[in-house]
Amino acid sequence: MLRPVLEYRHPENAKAAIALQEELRQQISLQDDFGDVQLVAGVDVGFEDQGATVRAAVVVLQLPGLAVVESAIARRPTAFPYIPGLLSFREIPVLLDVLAKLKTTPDLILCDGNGYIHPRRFGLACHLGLLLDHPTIGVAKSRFLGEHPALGEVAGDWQPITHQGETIGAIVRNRTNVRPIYVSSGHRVGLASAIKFVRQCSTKYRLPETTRLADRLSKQDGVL
DNA sequence: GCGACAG
DNA sequence: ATCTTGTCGC
Repeated sequence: MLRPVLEYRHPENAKAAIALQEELRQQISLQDDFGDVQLVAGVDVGFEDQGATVRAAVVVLQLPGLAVVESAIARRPTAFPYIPGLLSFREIPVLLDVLAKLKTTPDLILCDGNGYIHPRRFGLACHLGLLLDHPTIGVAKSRFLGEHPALGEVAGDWQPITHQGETIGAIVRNRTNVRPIYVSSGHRVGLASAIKFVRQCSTKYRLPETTRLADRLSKQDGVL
């Protein structure tokens, strides 16, 4: 069971959303602050009815081994448009719904989207982690912000991503000769640990098993 | 003004 | 994110 310690506040418009991000970002911790990690959750969000419905899926895996412990799905009406930089206001509500359905309490959550890799350093993973006061990591499938040195081609290769003079995350090659993923801190997990956990949750695919299975669960409506 | 732009 | 089949490549 995972419940928010901070109530989710829904902004009326983009301007209010940005102001809220500026306020909440002050409370994010980029330091490791967790105990033994034995249960890792992966969450993913998708849409139905031409975008009118938001759907979230969560899969909890054991560490080590990545055995599936449990999973859940939730749906609700979409209440915020997609605006780059304001993604969390579109996905957080249904993510809180689905996480509340868990009977176990994962020690760490891997999100489908960025955390600290964000114009105001408050991406989806940061927002979710702060509301739950739980360790979170952001894992994005495509580039959003920042620059980085050339990346090697071997699985495990990575390079820091910087933006306005600050290291905000890392581009990680999770599989040899396959497109990289973008990893960043959400809340209570430092970048080095974030990369370590993402690698620990990965096997033979581009994405870590957590997000990969959550994505499959979401698209196949409950079938793993 | 122009181009970029997580999901 | 979603609309969509076969096809090139390891």
